[in-house]
Formats: sequence, structure tokens, C-alpha cells
Amino acid sequence: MIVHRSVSNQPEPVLSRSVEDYLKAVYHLSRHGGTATTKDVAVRLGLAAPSVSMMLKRLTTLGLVKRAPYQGAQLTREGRHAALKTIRRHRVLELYLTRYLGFDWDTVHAEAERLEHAASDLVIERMAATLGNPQYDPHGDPIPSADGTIEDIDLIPLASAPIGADLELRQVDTQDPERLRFFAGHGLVPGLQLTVSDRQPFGGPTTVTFRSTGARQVVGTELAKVLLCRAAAA
Amino acid sequence: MIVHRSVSNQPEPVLSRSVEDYLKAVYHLSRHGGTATTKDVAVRLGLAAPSVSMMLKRLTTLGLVKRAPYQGAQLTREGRHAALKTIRRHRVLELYLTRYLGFDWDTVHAEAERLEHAASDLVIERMAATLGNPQYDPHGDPIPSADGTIEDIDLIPLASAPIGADLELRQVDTQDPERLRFFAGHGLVPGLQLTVSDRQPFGGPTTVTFRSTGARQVVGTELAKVLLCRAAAA
DNA sequence: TGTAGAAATTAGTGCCAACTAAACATTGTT
DNA sequence: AACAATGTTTAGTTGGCACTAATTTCTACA
Repeated sequence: MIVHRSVSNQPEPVLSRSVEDYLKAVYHLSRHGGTATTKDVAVRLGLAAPSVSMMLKRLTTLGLVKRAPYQGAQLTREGRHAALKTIRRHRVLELYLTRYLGFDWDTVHAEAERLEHAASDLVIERMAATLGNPQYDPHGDPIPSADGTIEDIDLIPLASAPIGADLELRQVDTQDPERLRFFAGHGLVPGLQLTVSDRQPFGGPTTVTFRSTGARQVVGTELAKVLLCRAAAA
Repeated sequence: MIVHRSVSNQPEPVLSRSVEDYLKAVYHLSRHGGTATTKDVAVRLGLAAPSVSMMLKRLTTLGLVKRAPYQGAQLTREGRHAALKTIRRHRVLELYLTRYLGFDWDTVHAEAERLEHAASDLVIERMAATLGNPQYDPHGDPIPSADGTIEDIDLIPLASAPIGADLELRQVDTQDPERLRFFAGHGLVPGLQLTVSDRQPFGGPTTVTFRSTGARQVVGTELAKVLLCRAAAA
């Protein structure tokens, strides 16, 4: 007989700040199929490897993570759900802070990082409602729904898009304030309609044309890798 | 040679959630002259007395609290400053959440209690600016200024106001949601202009008249003690 | 296939902040 | 003046979560 841990809307046990951070890290690292290694989690969270090893063991006993020693970790359904709730909080906060409290997209990440562990679901849902239940945060990252589902569409990095393609910039996959300021300063924000007009060989820069204005912009390879695009609507 | 711990506007070391809660407790308990005893702090924070004893010792070595064994604690200038910063965060949050996110004054305290430890000064100042740099929170408590000063005017409890007095209800000194709902439901909110029309003897209830509508309202002694008033403007 | 280097784990420690149990101090009352 | 009640502190423990040092396991390459 299956016993559901969480009957009706019993507020599930609150996870500590640390646990939420680990779950987010594992989520992001194992997002595209693979598993999250101890090392990767340690680097991402700025912790020593043994700390991570211990914590992953704990999360396993809590049923949030599946893991075999010396192999990477993956989230269980429950762990994934918890991670997505935290990510939802983060992304709603990012959007709210930029939309209503004057934060820039390059500094908002750090603010949201602290608030996401303290804001109740009620606060988040009120913010989301105020924002009109948005689908994307300021960087174009999809916001998981309150019930824990998230859009998952394939995007291609500008760096590997074919020349001539008509694209829409959907997502800017960095949190580095310097890079974000550069992008914003050059109009490279989610929603931009562009055409790949040229790329230098041997890993050289990509040139794009803004379809709205005809302006051209050269983007170095490193940056072009974090500009995620999809085919423009016909 | 004196070395200043905090030159210019170096952000002073962040205090832990716990420390902030202790400082707030000591502030409130020693507010009207006295000292905050171990027991009182323990009751207020829902902790065991030995935990408080230890922590007050730690706060003393941190220079945030002055204390002699077996006597109560008081805040140092630095401790008072830290407490007021936390209280500012709390009260700005309370007002913001009620004004912009649809919270009621009876439930907003708990929300603010968690957020006050996570919200940066920048977030708080943006909220305060959005609110027009308000002076009072939804309960009428004065909001400390960003530089750490707070209004301190004498208010009298309705329960001990003389019959016939023309008063303005300034502050509702409880956080109990039930009581707050009762007050709100009967129009007893900060700013109300009222006249004390009657009081039963032997600690009996007080009757007030709303000067705007002429409506009368009987208020039991226990409740009348937390309705803090000042003389109405002439 | 053996081994060097990278990755992971175990072992042991420390800090923060809570707890209980027990000892100690203060004070009001008889 | 003695003492009971109350409040406070000390002593010892616990849990969460980090760390370093040392050890073990894995893997890729010679």
C-alpha cells in the first residue's frame, strides 16, 4: 500500500537554507541528463568536497536525492519538486524586484538568492499574481509553475547557430553582472529578433543583425555561447 | 592607538538571524527604562533560559549588550543601532506587504518576521521609497529612520484615558491576529478620532464615540490597554 | 596492465545555537 | 534569621553544517 507523505495541503517540513541550495545545485547540474558529481556541486556552491559528500549522503537518507557512492547524484521526484519550488521563488523574486523595485537584471540575482529562502509561498504567489503569473524571469529562464512543472524547450546557443538563421533570443544564461551589463547595453535581451549574418572561422565571433533596426552586432564566442535562441516565429 | 572597526560605510559584519532576534527582544523589553531579564527574553523568544544566558554573554563580548550577572541586560549604542535597523526592516516590510501585496495587518507580522533577516538594506530602502518614506507601520508603530533614530512620544492607553477626552488612536499594541481582526472589524485602527464617553467602575469597559460618525463602541479593559492614544489635534 | 593523478570518502574538529540537569544566587515571607 | 520560591548560571550534550588532513577509489594513459 502506498502512503502519501503529504496528504492534502499539509505544509511539508521546511528545508534548511543549505538543503535548498544543494537541491538547486543538483538540479542545475543534472538538468541535461547526467548526474551531479561531488566536485561539481562543491565548485558551484563554493564548498569543500567533503562537505558536499556528507550532505549528499544526508539528502539521500532524506529521500531527496538518489546516489551511489563514487557516482553522481540525481534528484528523486520529491527532491526535484523541492528544487523547483525554490527555483520558482527565486525567479518570481527576480522578476518582481526588477519590475517593481528598480533592480537591474545584473544585480538582482544576489538579492533573490537570499530572499528565496525566507519568502513564504503566500508572498511568492501574491507577487506572481501581481506580475500577471509570468512565464519567464528577466533573464528568460522559465518560471516553474506553483505545482512544480517547468517548460523545457530546446534552445541553441548563438555560438552554434547556422549563418542565415532567423532567431529569437530567448534566454541569457549567465549571472555575471559584467556580462549582463554588456548584453543589456547592446540590446541583447530576451525577446530580441535577430538574424545570424556572419561567423568567423576557427571559433571566431558571430555577427548578428537586429531585425527590427537592421543594426549589426559582433559577439565573441564566449558570450555567444550563453545567448540561447530558438527559431523565430514565421 | 584606536582602531575603528568600521571605517566609512563598510557594511558592518552581518549578524545572524538569532542575534538579530535577541537584540530586538532586548530592545523591546528594556524600552521603557528597565533592563531585560534572562527570563523575559526567554519567554519572548520561546527559548530555554540557559540558552538566553549564554547568548547574552556572547552579545556582551560582541559589545552589543551591557550586562552584569544576575541583573538584566541593556543594549549598547551599537546594539541599539543594530536592533533599530532590524526593526526598520520589519516595519517597512509590514507596511509594504499590506499596501502592495494584499496582506492583512493581523497576518503580516509573521511574514515580516522571516523576511526581515533576509532582505538587504537596498531592498528595504527601495520599498520605503515606493511607500513614500512612511513614518508608521500598519499598527501605528513608528518606523526607525535609516540612520537609526526613532520617534518616541508618550501615548496613553485608552484604558486609562480620562472620560471626556478627545483622542486620536495612534497605535495598536498587539500582534495577536484575533485581536487585530476584532479591532479592524470595529474600525479601531490608527488615525481614528474618538472621544472617551464613559467607563464603568472597578476596571470596567470603556465606551468611546467615533467623532467622524458619532458611532459608539464599548471596549473591554484588556483590549483598551493596547489601544494607545494621544490628545487629538485641536 | 600498472600506475599517476583526479575525485570521493572517511576521520576528526570547530562553531553556532539550541537543549536538560544540576548548582547557585536573590528575594520576599514567615 | 531561615528558607522556599524564583530566577540565573554552569556543565555537559546535541544537531546542523562547515572545515582540513588522510585515505580510498576510480580512470586514463603510458
